[in-house]
Amino acid sequence: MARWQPNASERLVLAALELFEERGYENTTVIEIAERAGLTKSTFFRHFPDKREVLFGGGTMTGLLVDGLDAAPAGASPLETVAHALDVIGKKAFTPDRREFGARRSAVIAANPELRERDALKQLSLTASMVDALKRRGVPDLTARVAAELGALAWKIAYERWRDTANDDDFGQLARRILNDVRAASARC
Amino acid sequence: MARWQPNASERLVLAALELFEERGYENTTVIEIAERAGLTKSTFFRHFPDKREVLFGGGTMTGLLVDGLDAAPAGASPLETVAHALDVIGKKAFTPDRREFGARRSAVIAANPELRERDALKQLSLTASMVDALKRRGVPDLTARVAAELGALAWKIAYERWRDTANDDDFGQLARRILNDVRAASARC
DNA sequence: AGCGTGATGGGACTTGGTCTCATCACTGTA
DNA sequence: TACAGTGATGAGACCAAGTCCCATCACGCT
Repeated sequence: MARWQPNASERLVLAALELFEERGYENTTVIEIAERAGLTKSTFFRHFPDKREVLFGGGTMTGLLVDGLDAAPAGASPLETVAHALDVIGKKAFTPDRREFGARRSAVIAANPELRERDALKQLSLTASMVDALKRRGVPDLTARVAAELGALAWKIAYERWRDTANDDDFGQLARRILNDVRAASARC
Repeated sequence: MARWQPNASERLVLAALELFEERGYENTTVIEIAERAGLTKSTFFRHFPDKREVLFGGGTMTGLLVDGLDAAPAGASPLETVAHALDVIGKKAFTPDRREFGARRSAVIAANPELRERDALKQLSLTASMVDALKRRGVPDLTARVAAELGALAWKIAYERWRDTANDDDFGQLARRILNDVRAASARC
């Protein structure tokens, strides 16, 4: 019998998600999560810096976003650049097999203030990364900030819709449509 | 000798701000904050739900914002409505005598991840309040969300500038100018 | 078989945060 | 002046998050 089962992180994530669904985030201790995953508290904190982060791990999102922005065609407008990045992210991170997990995760986050707070921080830091990447492409500061905010909004809406609908809509196309709507709406402000 | 000095909350806020400046947020315990304010840990948590909140108290901001939005002239466009609200907030919350405190507070927040996280949550919930208030005025959903994001961005930029400049610029006028810039920038996206 | 590496277990420790009960200051009333 | 009620505070037990250090075990390599 192997002492080290594989995929310790994934097991911790799944155990945490289940327990949060069953009794709620604040009625679940880190020790309980670890035990359900066949591990201990020490090991939990070796995989995640804190209890909240178990639902926000990976952190690869920022990398994908920045890659997508950097890889956009040179002549693209700021919002076209963002759309390109959302396309890349959609293909690599929002695959259909992750839809159910995303929905369950979102429900748990929505139900708890601490998790919503962490979510807010992630959103903000993603927006900040977008601003930096756009500025690196030569987009002036204020334009970059506006484009990043609009892009982040489109992302958020697209994610909500992708997560809540059963059909296999491609996230990239969804985001593109919504980004167009957002652009149109910004003209009516 | 009175046992109850007045302004317990204010004393706690000031003590916390000083200690965070001196040794940093994470090297300061709640007990130390309370002691400097001549109080105890129990009393601290009676005034603030947690350690972070000592720098985010009041919470009157949301109320002022919503009031300002509701009080805007009926025919105003979404962004004009937001500008009106920023005017109201500027007059009531961003008075010159609060500038120094705001600057010190911002520096402390910027230096600590936990505080930045709380700040992110506050920003997000303010934006959500704006969306609700705009929708209550009849603004369609997507337009409201876009206007709120642009307004929040203008607010953030205006606040940074108001806080960092010594001259007594009126916050409302500052925000109005920046909101115009933001609107112009959104057309260039 | 022996060795080094890396992931894990275990437990002590600090601190944030909750809860309960006692205590004190202030107010009004007789 | 005496007394009771109210509200803010103090004191301390208690739990869970998070840190730290050290021992232990599995695995690959020689």
